[in-house]
Amino acid sequence: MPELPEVEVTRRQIAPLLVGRRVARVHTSRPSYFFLTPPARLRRGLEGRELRSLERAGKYLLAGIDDGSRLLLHLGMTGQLFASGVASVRLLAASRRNALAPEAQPAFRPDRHTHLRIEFADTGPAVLFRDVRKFGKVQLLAPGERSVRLDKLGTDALAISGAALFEATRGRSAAIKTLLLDQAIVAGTGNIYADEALFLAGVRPTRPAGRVTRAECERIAEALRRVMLRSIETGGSSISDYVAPDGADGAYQDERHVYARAGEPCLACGRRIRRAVLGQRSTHWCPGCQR
DNA sequence: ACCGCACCCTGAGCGC
DNA sequence: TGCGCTCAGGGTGCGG
Repeated sequence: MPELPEVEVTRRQIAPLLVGRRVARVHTSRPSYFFLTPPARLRRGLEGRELRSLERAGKYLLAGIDDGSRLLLHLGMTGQLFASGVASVRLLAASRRNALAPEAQPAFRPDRHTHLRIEFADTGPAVLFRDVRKFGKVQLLAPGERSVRLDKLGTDALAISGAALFEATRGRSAAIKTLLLDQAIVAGTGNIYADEALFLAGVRPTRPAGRVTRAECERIAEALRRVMLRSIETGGSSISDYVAPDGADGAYQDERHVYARAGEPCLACGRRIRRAVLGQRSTHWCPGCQR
């Protein structure tokens, strides 16, 4: 679900709810591969500690803790990180949503998909992590402990240069889109923004990466930065699950050119947007605008 | 090293 | 109503 823009919007909103606050109690769901650190150890490591910072690396969030340890979070496909007391229909199952009056926004109550709840020593709101599919991750890194996941990340998508992208794609036969999704090359890119950036750059996602020119790599790098900065401005994309920590929807889905628009006319040339599956991921492009 | 694919999990929405 | 199918902003790990 969340790509760089959604993770960055989440970071900006959730940081004031974490930084400078002391953890009183941590509640978790049952052990599962969602917890890279077992829940019991996670609770012991967090309770009584003060959170000092919150940074983003690719699609990861990393909270600094006063004893030098760090809390690593990943939202996976359906992860939602938000403050207790917020209201959003996106936090409810569709069956419950549909039973509500259109404008009803009941305050969230922890459910079976709420895997982490952090309560603080002050009277302010708790922070909750909900994740239906459990592709998200929580890990407590001991002081000085390295994370193989973070170590593997390539250049952040907001900072990638055309030259670096050109270099990384030489000799590669895989589709250019597949390489944009490789977090070791461009950290933070996901399915929506890869498709959108390739549309803006005029490059077909299926093109073998090694045959993308230097000028096109420049355009792709610029387009990635542009779509992601614009999405951050609009609060991210809320297509099915994504909700900001304050319960608000993003609006970038209204500015999509190709993603999830298969069969609809291209906004630039009118040709029908095409869809194919590439590396198990749904891929969208305009046959007129992208070569 | 690289590439494509199976898999992890839960739910929504569709056709029948 | 229910069944079976496909699809979904994620990443890892395997065999070829």
